[in-house]
Amino acid sequence: MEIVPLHPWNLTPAQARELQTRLATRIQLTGTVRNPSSIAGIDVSVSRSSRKGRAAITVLDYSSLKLIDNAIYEGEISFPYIPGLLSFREAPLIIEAWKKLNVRPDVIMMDGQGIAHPRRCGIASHLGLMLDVPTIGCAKSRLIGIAADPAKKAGGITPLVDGDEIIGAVVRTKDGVKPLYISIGHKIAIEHCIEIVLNCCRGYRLPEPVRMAHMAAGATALHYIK
DNA sequence: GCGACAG
DNA sequence: ATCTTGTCGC
Repeated sequence: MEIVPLHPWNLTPAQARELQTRLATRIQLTGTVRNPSSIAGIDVSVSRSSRKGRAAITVLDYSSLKLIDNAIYEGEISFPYIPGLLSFREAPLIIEAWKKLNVRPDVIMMDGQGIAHPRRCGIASHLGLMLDVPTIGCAKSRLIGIAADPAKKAGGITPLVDGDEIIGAVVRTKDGVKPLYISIGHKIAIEHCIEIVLNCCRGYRLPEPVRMAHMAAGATALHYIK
């Protein structure tokens, strides 16, 4: 699959932050995905040594949520984990996996924040710009923002606020479990993000696209093998 | 100075 | 992210 070469990756943390501030101005906060036929899930696992990583992209048929394509890329991790700069650590591997993909998904669900980020440019937004595909930020925990605890039942929603801005939503995807932090990645409105996320849940906390990508990335795989 | 902090 | 078994709760 094609990518948009926006910038080099060998940046210092300070340069990376400046870049995010510039990229944020290009992010589109509205949009709808018309009758999506496919949806992708993306996740990255990192070895304990923090040296090697594996990016996984799964593409599912939107109506049946069955896998129709996937790509894996393993490589060296060269950037440290710094809150707010996750894309500079994981995106390079994801880009390589994207090149190996055969089916171009109509929308992408990324494990991480979209605009619910200090500079409004989390990894889901960053990828949306580079892949030029609508993206949804689907994080398992909070980076920034304040929100009330949503209803305990699946479907409970609460706005995620930062100052006077609504940067996302806290969504309960399954009864009684810890909610997910959903935010706009690129080219899609928050209401639509929430609708798609809930539509992709099948009894687990994680929506099928990211759940499958998480498994494909190999995270905690040894636990299942045994 | 202190605490928070996606994965 | 990763280290890791049993265990508390719906």
